[in-house]
Amino acid sequence: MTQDKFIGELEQMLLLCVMQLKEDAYGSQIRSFLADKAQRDLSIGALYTTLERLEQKGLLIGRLGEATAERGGRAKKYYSVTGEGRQALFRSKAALEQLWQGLALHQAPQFVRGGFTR
Amino acid sequence: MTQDKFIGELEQMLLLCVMQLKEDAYGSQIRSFLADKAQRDLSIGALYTTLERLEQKGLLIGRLGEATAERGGRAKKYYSVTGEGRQALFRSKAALEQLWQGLALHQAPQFVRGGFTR
DNA sequence: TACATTTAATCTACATTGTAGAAAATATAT
DNA sequence: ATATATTTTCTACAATGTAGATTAAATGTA
Repeated sequence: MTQDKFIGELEQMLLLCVMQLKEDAYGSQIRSFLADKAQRDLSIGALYTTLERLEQKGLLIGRLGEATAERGGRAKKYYSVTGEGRQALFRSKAALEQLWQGLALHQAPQFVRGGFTR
Repeated sequence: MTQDKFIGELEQMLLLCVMQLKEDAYGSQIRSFLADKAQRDLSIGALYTTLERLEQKGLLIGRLGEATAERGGRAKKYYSVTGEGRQALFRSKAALEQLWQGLALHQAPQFVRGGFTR
């Protein structure tokens, strides 16, 4: 029953985007960041739905921006990753790295100890 | 519409397990390998269902083992990753790596240029 | 031959995650 | 008031994740 619980691929990515964007993590920024860095283009709906779920699971926390912004439109909702979110992220990363172990011969050369290898 | 198409987290993992197990990639082996390396325990059903889907998508190819094995029980079904499967795997890896870029301060020290840093 | 035993895969069903398009909410500008 | 701009929420459905029970197929044994 997959005891601890893994998060989905997109969830991981959104969590990472939020982390990277720091003080500027809200809807459209997150969406562009993801498209830009990972070539993954989401619809608005897909984006917010996932963000919402991450919040409900406690991996993300959102707060509304100040109502009086010098521009038209609705208030932005800024997100930040919770400690639990960070943990989930690291767990996923570690698991994947374990599985890649030894297979990564085809990537950029890496420094090992004493020199570089492929 | 996420143009190219990403594969799921578990799908990635199973693809990796098959790659690692080489000539010995079949059901129970894959299952143990995954549990062992990634601490992810799947039910038999969950495992085969996903394997089957990967095969249908052409990311994995399966062939039945010789009927006459010196043991009881049904024939094993051996899997191997297709070129398309490998590609999908690399794409996912690259995307995730891009998103992690710069955040990995908390992992093992890395060689940068001129020395090691955290 | 019939039946138990062993090993492994398939079936069936449902929960969670991924995805999109349209609608609603809110603020500013005219 | 009404148009316009900006961003989030709603509604629905497809794909992926997950489990438990069942079936298949081979060997061992009475």
